[in-house]
Parts: sequence; structure tokens; C-alpha cells
Amino acid sequence: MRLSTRGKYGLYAMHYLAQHEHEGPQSLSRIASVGIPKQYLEQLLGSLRRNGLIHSVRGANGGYQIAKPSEEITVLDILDAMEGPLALSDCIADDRCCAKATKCRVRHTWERLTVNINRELASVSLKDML
Amino acid sequence: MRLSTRGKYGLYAMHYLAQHEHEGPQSLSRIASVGIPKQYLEQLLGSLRRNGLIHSVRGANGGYQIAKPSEEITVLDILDAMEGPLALSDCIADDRCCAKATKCRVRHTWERLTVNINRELASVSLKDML
DNA sequence: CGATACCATAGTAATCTGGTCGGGTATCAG
DNA sequence: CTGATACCCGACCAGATTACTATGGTATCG
Repeated sequence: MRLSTRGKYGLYAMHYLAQHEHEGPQSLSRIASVGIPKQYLEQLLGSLRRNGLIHSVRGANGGYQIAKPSEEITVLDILDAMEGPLALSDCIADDRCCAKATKCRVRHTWERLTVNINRELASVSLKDML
Repeated sequence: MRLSTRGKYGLYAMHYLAQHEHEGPQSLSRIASVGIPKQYLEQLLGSLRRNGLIHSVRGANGGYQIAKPSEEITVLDILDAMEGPLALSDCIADDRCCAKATKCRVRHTWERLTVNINRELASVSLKDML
């Protein structure tokens, strides 16, 4: 169970944007300078934007900014945006999968663990990372 | 960030074996009856065995048994065996990756989260799942 | 109007996933 | 001893995902 580079890059990018929270829009090139391939990062920022975590300014002198104060953005928000929600294969995401769902102890266990892990991820904000 | 079927099947299989802890070796076919493709499961049981979570008995009337009492086997043990350890891409697993490692706040954050998530996974034993 | 910089889609090589297949080897029953 | 049972192991394979790259478009500033 490992985090993809999408998640890693997402965290790096958001960390950079939080550092420059009040300095106006930061261009793609600036953000990429922390060590992320530019064109790939462009896609990732698109995901972050569509999930409401950042907003963008087009045109010359444009760039990206975080959409909320850094203490209101959590690691969970970022990872969910970059990799989709934490789930046990398709089973937990889809209620119908396990016919004997209510009797499925494994599933029940995994649901509890998922809640706890998500709480853990939600307990760290961007601001905490600075 | 989702768990693969390897992890799911691993949990199912270990749960089955824990249920039949003192009933002698359980054959591959028996275990597979919970809904896992037989030949695929055979591979997965190999991983569990090489990680010391189960042991096998060859020959007629052979099969698999858990190698330790069910209260000594945790969900973390099983997921680590099936999917490898939780890591942030290759960065956390490999100390040399991040040149400015000590200054890398993102990495530090992720290390703390990893420890907490692992603790969470280690807090549930097979016995708890029964 | 043209340089800057975001937006969107498509392609792509490498890797991973979720299997299947075939041929071993160990053990027990008769 | 022999055959049936059942684990062991490596190879193979189609399809999905990952991590990019490429190209062309659109908005905005000066």
C-alpha cells in the first residue's frame, strides 16, 4: 500500500503554495521548481483546482493560489483530490459488492480502520506542515 | 489510495484460517471457496507463508494453517505481506532520495502520519475480526 | 498584438494487477 | 510401490494504471 507520485507531488505543490499564501499567484514554473516535471504538474494542479483546493489566474502574471486559508486544508483533502478516496478494492466503495455485507466481519473491520485512517489524515493541515 | 485485491484476498484468507485455527490444515480449495480464484490465491498464500504468517503441510490431506495464535497476527502484518510496507512513493522508503531530507517538512509530516497509520493497522488482530 | 501562462486532450512507454497455465515435489492411503 | 491429493514455483498474458510528453487552444496583461 503505497502513495503514488501524484499524492507526493500534490503535497509538495500545496506546501509550496501555502508558503507563498499572500504573495499573489504563483506560476506553474515556480511551483515545478521544487522538483516536479512541469507538464505533469499542470495536470495535477487541474485536479486540485477541480476539487476546490486552489484557484487559478489565467493570462500573463497568472498562476495558482490556495483557495482557502492553509489551516482549512488538510492532508486528507489533498490525497483525496489526487488519488481518490481510500477504499478496500471496490468492495467498500460499493455497498452491493458483498452480498453478505452485514455478516462480513472483514468488511466491518476495514470500514472502522478506514474511518480512523481518514481521521488521522484529516488531523494534519497545510499550516501544520509549515 | 486504495487497497488492491491482494490485500483484500489476504484478509479474507487469513480470516478463514483463523476461524478454523484448531481444525488441522485447510486446503487451498476450501479457502478459495470464500470467493477467491484458486490459482491466484495459491500465489498469495505463498507470500503469506514466506512472511511467516502461515505454514503449509504438503501432500494428501495437506493445507494451510496460521503460524501463530490469531491474537498475535495483526491487519498490518497481513497488508505488509501482501502489498509491501506503506510508503510515500519511493521517497520515504529510501533515505537518500530527498537531498534536503532533514529540511523537508512534507517528508517529516508523512513520516509521522505513516507511523500513526501503521499503529492503527497494528491495533487490530485477527482474533478481533472473529 | 504578442508574450505569458493556464486549459484540455491525446499519446506512450513502463510498470502493476489480476489473473491463468504447466510442470514440478512432498505426502498419505491402500 | 504407486497413485491420488495437494502444495510449490516460474512463466506468461491481457488489461489497467502511472508518470510522463506533445500539441494546440484560450485568457489576460502590457
